[in-house]
Amino acid sequence: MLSRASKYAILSTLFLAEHSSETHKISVKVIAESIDVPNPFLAKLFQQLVRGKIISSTKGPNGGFYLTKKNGKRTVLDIIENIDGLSRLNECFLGLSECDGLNPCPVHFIVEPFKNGILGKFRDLSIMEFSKEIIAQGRKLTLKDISTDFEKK
Amino acid sequence: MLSRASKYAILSTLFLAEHSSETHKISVKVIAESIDVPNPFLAKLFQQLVRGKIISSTKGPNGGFYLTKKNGKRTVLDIIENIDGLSRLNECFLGLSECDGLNPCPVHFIVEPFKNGILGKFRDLSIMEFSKEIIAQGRKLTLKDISTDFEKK
DNA sequence: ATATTAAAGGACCTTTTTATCTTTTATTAT
DNA sequence: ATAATAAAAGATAAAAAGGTCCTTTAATAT
Repeated sequence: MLSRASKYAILSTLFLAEHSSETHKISVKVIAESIDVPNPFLAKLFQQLVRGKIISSTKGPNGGFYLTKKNGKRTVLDIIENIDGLSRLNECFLGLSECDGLNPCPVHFIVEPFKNGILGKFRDLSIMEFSKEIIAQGRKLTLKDISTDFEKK
Repeated sequence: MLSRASKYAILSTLFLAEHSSETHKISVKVIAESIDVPNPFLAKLFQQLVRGKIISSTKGPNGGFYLTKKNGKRTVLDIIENIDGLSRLNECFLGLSECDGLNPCPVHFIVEPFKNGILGKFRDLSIMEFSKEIIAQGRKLTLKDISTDFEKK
């Protein structure tokens, strides 16, 4: 359904939403280790997310990645679109090239409500709203215990 | 979520459920063309499905693939398990290696009901039951118009 | 100004998935 | 028995996904 790249991108963007700010940027290395994702692969993804204006970056000492207010208003669906494109998400569950309410595949009406549910969440909540919900509910972004050491300025 | 191989396997097994019998076997070629799937790739999948006793085959003139009564009692989940294995299906939507009710990822409670719904269908209905439901509801196995010529004995 | 830091960019490698081709084996109609 | 047929088996090939490495560019602390 989602590529691994998209999953990494979602988790790390949510991580930035939770832990970064314009005055506190975070390097790929720290994020990669925190959410347990391969460093150079994440670096490539971040380049693309920056080009897509989903996250922001600055080079040099104390540089790194972070979210601006504007970035925080983008959606999780924007992340998926930026990395995987939308076609992957809209694909028929059984791979039929035409599958809709009129010409449904065998599982169309089982799958559709789910798609609407999850896509709705991804489309209607901003990254910042999504992140707040996650924090409030104590959801996890990784199975690792995230050290908060790097948060100290 | 499912590999293309699994999707092909499901569609073509449902096709066999609908169109084949012990007295009317169908060749890979016909099935591949009917559901619009690459011929030699489907042949490989069928070898594996035969080894997994999900479908049956005989060689030689008038040979081909078909479902026995016993085959028809297997489930769609058996097909997926045979081709992809089950781990793929049980994976966390965001890729966390531990994600459950106690340690949920951000989308766990959105995704779980869906998984239960669709997996229930795949687990509880036999291939033959599933196929009958599909036929009754006029669902499609392909976007191509399936010619019924080859059905004439 | 300069050294240092961290991202950007580009080339490349590996693994997995998808797909093809050729030869062998089994079945059956004749 | 034999020729024809269709699956089984095995070896490869092509494409996509996942991942790494090295050089260049920009920012900043000193």
